[in-house]
Amino acid sequence: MLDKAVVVLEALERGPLALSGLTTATRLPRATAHRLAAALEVHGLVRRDADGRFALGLRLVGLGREAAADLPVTEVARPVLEALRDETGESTQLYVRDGDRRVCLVSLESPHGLRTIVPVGASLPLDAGSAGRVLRGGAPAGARGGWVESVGEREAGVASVSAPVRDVAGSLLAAVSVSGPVERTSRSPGRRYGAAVVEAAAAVEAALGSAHA
Amino acid sequence: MLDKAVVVLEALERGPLALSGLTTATRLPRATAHRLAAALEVHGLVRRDADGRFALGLRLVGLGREAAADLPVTEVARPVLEALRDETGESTQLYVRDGDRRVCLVSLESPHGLRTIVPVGASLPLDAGSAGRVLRGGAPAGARGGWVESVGEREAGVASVSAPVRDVAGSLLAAVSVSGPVERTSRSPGRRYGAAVVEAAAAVEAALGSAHA
DNA sequence: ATGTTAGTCTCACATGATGAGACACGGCGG
DNA sequence: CCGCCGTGTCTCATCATGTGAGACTAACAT
Repeated sequence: MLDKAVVVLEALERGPLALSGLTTATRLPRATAHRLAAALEVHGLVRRDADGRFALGLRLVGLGREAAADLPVTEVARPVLEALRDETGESTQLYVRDGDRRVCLVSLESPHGLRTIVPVGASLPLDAGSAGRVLRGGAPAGARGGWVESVGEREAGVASVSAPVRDVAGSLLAAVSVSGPVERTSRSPGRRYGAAVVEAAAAVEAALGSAHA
Repeated sequence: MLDKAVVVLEALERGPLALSGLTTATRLPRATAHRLAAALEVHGLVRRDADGRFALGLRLVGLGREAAADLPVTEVARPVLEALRDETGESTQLYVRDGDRRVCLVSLESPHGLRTIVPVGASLPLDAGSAGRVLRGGAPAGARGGWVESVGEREAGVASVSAPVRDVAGSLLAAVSVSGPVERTSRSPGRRYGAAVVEAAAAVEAALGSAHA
């Protein structure tokens, strides 16, 4: 049943659906889809919107918040990424590794009209993008000033620079990223933002270190 | 099974747990708790942290984000609440009604050392607090300049002012709130912040109206 | 060595998930 | 008006699978 409940949640993740849409999206029989949605509704994981459609329940907001909050780096990194966004004028993100994916835990957007947008909670591959490479452990401590850059790897026209955040024992915790359109970042974003990103990662590390004191 | 899976998620919402802790928190037999956590782990709703404990899975971050995003008022209200926080110097929140509760969808904190903190996703009663009263429909359009205040109702020492956000058809969508310690807000917070809160609610409404155009 | 605790797996049995189909309702077309 | 179709909700016989006691493994303490 849990498997099917998750299928329902994933269908609703794309947007609210009436029962017939849910039936189509999940490939479940109407009665099964209805019953699962109703069962999820009892628990607040699904709700009925004003049009009577099924939608993801607001209980998930709190659960998602607590999931992110279990990683102390999330809140510690937020003000640092805000400053980095303001300093660079580009969008900034914090990623952590989740199995063979990376998940975005903090995402702050550039004020420019043209900007990169990564939703909080987005799950992205590790094999593309600078943050993916960082989180795979591909950032040798000394090489290239401690940052990794990518241009058009995960998405055409998007460049990024990332640096690792490590804990006091040296374990890789997260990646701090700046990303933006190639038009502004240039094809060598590392030259432009690398030092700032590394500095931000160090600030996160420092804040984490003091949070443990 | 779904009921029990939710019990597991709720147990982990309080923080990561080893299996024995999960067994205690859920009152489920060890094997059942283990199997449920493992099943949830397959779906990313639970993860194993660095210490091998079960924790809420990062998949929930994205689900929570999408749940909130299904309500357009959430993103529309964010910049307005940022400005309101900066203008008042107090914490600001956006609440929506969820059944017989209210859920906080946006929560921005005052820069003061002493501030109110409401977690995003927090589910609170409707029968206490200014936002609760607003969302119960207890804010007559003309009365008291369109705002509702409360002092120490939900939490001792905390005062708040809230105003309703309505859609173009006049239906109640959300409540905008300013809250802070009585020491700063005074026992008549409405006198101090009411106009700003109502103005913010109107700005949200205007932004919603233009988002539909 | 023995006992305890933590995590994981097995399996007989009971429970409840399942889905085809029934039912109710509303809207539309002939 | 009636019939049809689509939507949402409920029923119930069937059987798939969830359940938990207990077994097994590993690590740690005495």
